[in-house]
Amino acid sequence: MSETTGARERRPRTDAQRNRTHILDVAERHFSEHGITGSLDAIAKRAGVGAGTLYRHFPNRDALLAALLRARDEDLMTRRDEIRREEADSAAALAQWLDALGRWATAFDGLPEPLRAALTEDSSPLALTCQGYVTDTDEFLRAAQRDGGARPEVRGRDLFLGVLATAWVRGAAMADESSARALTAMMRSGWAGPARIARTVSDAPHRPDQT
Amino acid sequence: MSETTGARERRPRTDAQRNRTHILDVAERHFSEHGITGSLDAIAKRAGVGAGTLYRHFPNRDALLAALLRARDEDLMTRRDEIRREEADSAAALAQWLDALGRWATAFDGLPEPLRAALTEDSSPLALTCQGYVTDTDEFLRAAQRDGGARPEVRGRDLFLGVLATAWVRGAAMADESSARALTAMMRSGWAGPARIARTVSDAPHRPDQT
Amino acid sequence: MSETTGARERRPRTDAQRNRTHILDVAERHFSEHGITGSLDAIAKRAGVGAGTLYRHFPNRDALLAALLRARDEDLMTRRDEIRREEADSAAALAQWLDALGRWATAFDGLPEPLRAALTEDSSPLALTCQGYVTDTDEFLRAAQRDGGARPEVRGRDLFLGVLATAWVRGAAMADESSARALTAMMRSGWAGPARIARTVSDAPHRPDQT
Amino acid sequence: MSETTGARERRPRTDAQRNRTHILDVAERHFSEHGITGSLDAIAKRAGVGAGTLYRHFPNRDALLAALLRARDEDLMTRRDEIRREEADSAAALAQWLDALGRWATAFDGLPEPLRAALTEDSSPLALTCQGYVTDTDEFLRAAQRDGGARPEVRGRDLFLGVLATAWVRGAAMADESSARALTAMMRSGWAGPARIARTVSDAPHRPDQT
DNA sequence: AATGAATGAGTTTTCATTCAT
DNA sequence: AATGAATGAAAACTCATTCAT
Repeated sequence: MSETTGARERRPRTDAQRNRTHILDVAERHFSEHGITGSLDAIAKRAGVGAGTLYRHFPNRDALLAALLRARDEDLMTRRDEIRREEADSAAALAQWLDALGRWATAFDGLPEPLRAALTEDSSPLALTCQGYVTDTDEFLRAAQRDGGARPEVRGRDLFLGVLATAWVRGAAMADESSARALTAMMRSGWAGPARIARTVSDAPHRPDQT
Repeated sequence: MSETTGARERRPRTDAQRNRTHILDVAERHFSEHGITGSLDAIAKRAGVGAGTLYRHFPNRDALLAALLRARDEDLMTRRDEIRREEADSAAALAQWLDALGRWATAFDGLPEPLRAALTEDSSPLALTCQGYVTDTDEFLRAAQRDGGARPEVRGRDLFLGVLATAWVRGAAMADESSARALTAMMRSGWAGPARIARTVSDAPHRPDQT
Repeated sequence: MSETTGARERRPRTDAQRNRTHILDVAERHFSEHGITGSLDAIAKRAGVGAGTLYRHFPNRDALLAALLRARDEDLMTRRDEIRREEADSAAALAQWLDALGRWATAFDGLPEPLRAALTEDSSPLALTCQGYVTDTDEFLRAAQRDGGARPEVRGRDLFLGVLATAWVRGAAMADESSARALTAMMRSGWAGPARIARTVSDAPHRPDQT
Repeated sequence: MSETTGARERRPRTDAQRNRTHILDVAERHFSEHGITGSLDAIAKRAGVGAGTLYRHFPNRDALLAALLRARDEDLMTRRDEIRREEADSAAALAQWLDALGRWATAFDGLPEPLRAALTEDSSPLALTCQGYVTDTDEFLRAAQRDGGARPEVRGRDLFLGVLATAWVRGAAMADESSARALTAMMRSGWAGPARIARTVSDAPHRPDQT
């Protein structure tokens, strides 16, 4: 991205840019229609470029995916700012943000998988994207916690993963929508409100409470 | 032709059974090491049998998977009965059952995926298995609901999917254990306690489009 | 699988015969529906017998085929005798016989192939069957030739192969029926009538390379 | 390889072309030796290229076959023009054309089968090839019909199928050459000569005289 | 006689990625 | 920069036939 200033010749840059954009357009359509596991070759062909060209721009599937998501980043950021501006209730704001994230993670069939992987692999081009949203989530979360609208033991990362998991349950073609909603509701009960007292299995008999 | 009962009637079967068992052993190991997407041919080779033999016993990956899970079924059933016997608190019993299910669904890397798919496909050999556990979950759930330990609007299927989703988050090698625990806890807050109409995002007045 | 009921011990011969007949029935149906290239295993399964049983009775596909055709042999022989009895005109008799043969060779999709192979291989169980019909054809042919109704240079084998070729053209599901009829008509012009004088390509003096 | 004519403008193409040609050479040899049902993988291996390379050039067996035949197309067209030029007798010309076609259809063992299939399937790469030759046959045929050297009821398609059928009879290694010749001769009697409504078996209630 | 398990080579096809031009 | 050819390992599944029981 950073401009290498120079600009000695004129078209190479323009041409490449045009190609890049076109590939992204085609990939967006292709992934939307066939899920993210479709063949990259098919995308190159559909875009009318050689496979090499595609790989020059996006060295692997995750890179392509990351670029596509980056294109949606703007929307998500707009939405984030909108929520911040318009939602005074910090807990409601967090809920709305998670909702927006959920829609983002459902953009393509199969998307949650590489996103989750990116969260732990960290070498993926998707990792950065995810980290950014985890941070955003953390911000919303902290605000809600400050206001007593979210439990203190919850972490942004957990919520982000929860959103991914819900998107994963929805699966292809929004199957199991009702279960996804139920999960969302359950999760909300889990982070909303003051510190819980519920005894979890792993804590066994009487958990110490972390007021 | 069956009953010659009496004497040593089943030699051919013994051989096949031995093979079957051996294949299962090998598959168990292979799936544990390489995840469930590993090549079936590789398993056959590793088991020292022809590919045809494997396919005779297990016509496809799901069938093999189902057989492997069936081997664990006994454990799970034992655990279920144990919980029933020993845990008087129905909500705690449900929690423990979900915990056991969670461990079951984490047996192999990638397992949650076909399990979720089976839940909606219904033609898979895994479908039956899943349905059984959904039913078990429903039983635990109903008991808890009767006792006021679980909210009435929750369904067994939702909990089962929640467990799968949590197992999915854990991913390979228990990668995100802490987040998985957090999710489990959140989910518990969601189903535990008396009825309460959780305010979901969609109730928020200003966001019309996400019913 | 059907009823193997009865007392198991005493009827080796009867039992085997029953099996054989049943396999033939099933094979007939199977070949009729799926063509002769279908898997023999499938037939065994459909007949409810082990693959070994099928192979004991019919060591290979051609043997099974030959047995099936033998079952139809009776019909064909009846037809032959009928023609002999009822058709005074020897040329017309030959035509009718070829017609009957044509229907016989169209019994199963793909049948002409092994029949032709059998004609040259001679080790096939089908060879005998074919030879028999070639002989029959020869008889009809000689009669016609004696009466001047068929050209002297034609051989029964040629006519038999011509019938097979026509059946082959018809192919699956009687496709290209009109062409098959056209071929039959052309062939008839070829054998009917007195010795021809037509100069054939191969007689042509100027074309040296196509002997 | 060979002609580096003019400026060496097409390197990438040259490479591919070389490969393509080489694959065709090998396929030609392989099909000649093992019939057209031989394994494509084996051809790739024998050509020293990856299976993918073969499939890039020829997506399926029919495409490969079509390419091989196209290589022979030139010869056939040359022969066609030669016949047109040199054979004044239109019926003899047709006969010679059918003869040439017959040799073309005998190029590989098993070739007639896909050719016949292509005639009715029409989606195969072979279909075009066949259609072209049917058209050519029609032209020769019409000329002969105009001159009274061929019967008016015959169609080019029938003759083409007749040629295929004859090639089919010949089978592997020109097995039944004499019968194939006999068939050819019979067919010729069928199309040659002036119009005559051939009486087919089914029409013949009691055939009059053959004196 | 019957069974049906085992064999294992064999076929088609796909794809991510590299690399020569 | 772009191209698109080449790679070649995989993967899934089939089937005729044999053979131990």
